[in-house]
Amino acid sequence: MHRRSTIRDIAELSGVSITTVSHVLTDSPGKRVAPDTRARVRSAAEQLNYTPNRLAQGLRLQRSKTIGVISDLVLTTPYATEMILGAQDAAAAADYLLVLVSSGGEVALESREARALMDRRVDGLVYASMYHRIVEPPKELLVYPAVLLDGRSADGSIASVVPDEVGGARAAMAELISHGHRRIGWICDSHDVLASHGRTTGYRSALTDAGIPVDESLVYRLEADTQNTYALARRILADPHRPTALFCFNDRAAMGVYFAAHDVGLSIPRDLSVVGFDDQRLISTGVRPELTTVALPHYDMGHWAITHLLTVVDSGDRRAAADPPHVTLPCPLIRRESVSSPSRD
Amino acid sequence: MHRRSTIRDIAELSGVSITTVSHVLTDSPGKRVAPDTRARVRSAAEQLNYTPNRLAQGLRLQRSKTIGVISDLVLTTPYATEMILGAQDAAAAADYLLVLVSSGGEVALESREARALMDRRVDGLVYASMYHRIVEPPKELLVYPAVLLDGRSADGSIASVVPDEVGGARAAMAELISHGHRRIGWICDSHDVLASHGRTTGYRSALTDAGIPVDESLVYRLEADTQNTYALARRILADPHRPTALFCFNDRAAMGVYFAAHDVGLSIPRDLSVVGFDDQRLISTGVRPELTTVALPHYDMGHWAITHLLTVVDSGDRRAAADPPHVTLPCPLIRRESVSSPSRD
DNA sequence: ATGAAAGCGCTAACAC
DNA sequence: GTGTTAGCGCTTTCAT
Repeated sequence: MHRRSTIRDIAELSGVSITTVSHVLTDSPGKRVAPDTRARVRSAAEQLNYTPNRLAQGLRLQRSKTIGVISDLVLTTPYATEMILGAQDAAAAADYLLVLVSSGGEVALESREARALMDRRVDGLVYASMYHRIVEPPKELLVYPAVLLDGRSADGSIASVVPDEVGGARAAMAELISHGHRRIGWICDSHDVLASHGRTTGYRSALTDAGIPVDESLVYRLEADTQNTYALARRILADPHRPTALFCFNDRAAMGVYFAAHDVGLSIPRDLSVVGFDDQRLISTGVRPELTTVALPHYDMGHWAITHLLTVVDSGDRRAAADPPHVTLPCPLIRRESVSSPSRD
Repeated sequence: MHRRSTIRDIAELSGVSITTVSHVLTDSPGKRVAPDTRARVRSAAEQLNYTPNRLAQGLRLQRSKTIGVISDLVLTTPYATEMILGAQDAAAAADYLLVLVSSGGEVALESREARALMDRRVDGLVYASMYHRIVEPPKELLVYPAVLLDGRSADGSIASVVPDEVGGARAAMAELISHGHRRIGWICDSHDVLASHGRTTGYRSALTDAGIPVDESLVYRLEADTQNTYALARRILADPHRPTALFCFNDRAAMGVYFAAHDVGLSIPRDLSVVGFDDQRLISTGVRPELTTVALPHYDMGHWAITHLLTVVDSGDRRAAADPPHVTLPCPLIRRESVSSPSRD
C-alpha cells in the first residue's frame, strides 16, 4: 500500500500553502481563491489521486460522518435486510457511512458495541430490532442522537419508527371482507409483542367496522411457525363449519395452512382463502398459488431512521431531542393469488 | 452529549503528565511506571468514564482497527448472514470493528464504497459474494490487504475462502448410496457458477466411486427455484421408471420436489428420498418431513476471512501477500428425515 | 488572495 | 519513573 497522498503533497506540487489547498478542496464559502490557483490545486489533487483522510477530518471537525447501527439479531434475519438497505441508501445520499454491528442477541454485548461505536465517534446511533416490539436499548443511546428502528422504548424517550400493524391487518381483512368472507379465522402469535397486539386490534376493528360480530372461537393463539400452524390448521379444517378464510400472523404460518389444506384435499383459494403477513418472498412467491400477504415497510423504516437522525445531527446539538418523534409507516397489502370469494358459507 | 474526557483530563485529575497516562493506559511494554501512579491514573480514568478516541489513535497509529466488508448482495440474502456473524466474531475477538457496506449489486458503486472505506483508513477489506462464484472485485482491493469471501478471483491474486462443493455433493450422494439407492437423479442449476460445476463433479464422482454408471438421463438442468423444479418433478415422477432418490441443487428446488411428490401421491421418504443443498432453515426445517441437506460453511468462511486478514494486517506489510492462500472449507451433511432405503428398484 | 500557526486526541522518541 | 515535544492530516481563525 503506497503512502496515500495528503494535502501537503498537493500543496507542494501546486506551489501553494496547505491552507489554500484546503480552501479549494472544501470550497470554503467565505473564502475566495483565484480561479487559476484553484485549477492548479484541483489538477494536482487529481493527479495525486488524492482522497481526504476521514480520520483526520473527523478529529478536527469532531464529526466522523458515520452512523452506527446496532441490532439485536436483525442481521441474521432474512426479512430485515431491507431495513439496512433503506438506511444505507439514505446514508450514502448524505455522504455518510453506515457501520453495522450485531450483538447476536446478547444483551451484554450491546453496551460494549455501543461503546465501540462511540469510541469511533460515530455521529449518531440506530438501534434496530428484529421485530416490532418494546426494546430496552443500551443506556448509551440516551446521551446520543439516536433512533429506534422497528421498536419503541417503554418511555418514548428515543425517536422511533415502526410499522402500522393495525393498518396492515385492517388492509388484509378488508381484502377478505370485500371478497365476501364473513367467517374469517385469525391465527395469531401468542407472544406478547406489539405485532400480535396491533394485528389483533386490526382484525377486530375491521370486522366491527364491517358490521360482522367478532367470533372468539375463530381466533387462535400459538407460536406461529409452520409446523405448529400445520397442526392447528388440520384441526380447524376438519370442522365442517370451518372458516372460509384464514388470516395468518405471518407467512410461515400461512405455509403451514397451505400444507394442511393440501393434505385435507382443500384447494386454495377455491375452498379456502388465506392471507399472510410479512411478505417473506421465499414463501410468499414460492408457494402455489402465490400468497396474498401484507408487507412490512422495512426499506422505508430504514430510510426514515437515517434521514431523521441526520436532521438532528445536522441541527448541531448532538443530543436526543427533547420531544422525539414516533413514526408509524404503512404496511401495504400485496395482492397475489390466495384470495377469492367463498364458495359456500 | 457531554464533552468526552481525554487523556489530558485524566492527567490533570491524577496530577501526572499525559505521557504517563498514555503509558499506563496502553500498558506500553518497555515503559515502567510506579504502581501507585498507575493506580491513580487508572482510577481517574474510571472516574471520568474515559474511553479512547479511536479517530485520534487511528490517525496517530495509522491503524484504525476496523475492517471493511463490501458485498454485492450478500446483506440482502438470508443465508449469508452467517458469514457476517462469523466475521463479526473473529473481528470482535481481536478488538476490531467490522464496517459493512452493500452495493446492492451495482458494480458502479463498489469502487465508490471501497473508496469510502479506504478514506476511513480501514485496515483491510473483505469482499463478500452472495454465492460461490468467480468475482470481479473493485481494483482497489489489489493494493490493500484483502480477502474474497465465498468467491474467487479469476487470476487468484487475492486470498479467498470458499465452500467445498464437491465434497458436499459427495457427502449427499454417499448418504443416498449407503441407503441402497442406485437410480439417483441430480437436479442441477443451469447457471454457469462454481456451485453447479462443483456439485455436479461431486455427483458423478460419488457414483463412479460406488461403481454405479452415470446415467445422463438422470441429470436435469434448469433454473433451480421452487416453481421450475415443481414442474420438472411432476414430469420426473410421472415416469414409472423414475429415480428412487433426487439430489437437488438447493433447498428451494427440494421444496418443489416435495410439492410435486405430494400432488402425485408419493410419500417422502418412503417412495422417494430427497436431499437438498444450502440448509436454508426456513425450508429445511419447515417442510414435512424435515429435509436432509448439506450445509454451507458460511460462519466458518466468515471467521476464516477475518482471521486471515488480521494475520496479514498484523504482519506489518500492508499489502496483498505475494502468494495468497485459497482455502476450501467442508460442507457438512445435515441428516434429517427425507432419506430412507428405496422401497423398490 | 494567500499563508502561518494553532489544535483536534493521541503515541512514542527522547530527554531528565 | 516521569515529562517535553513532535507530529499523524486536517480545518480555521487571524494576519498579511
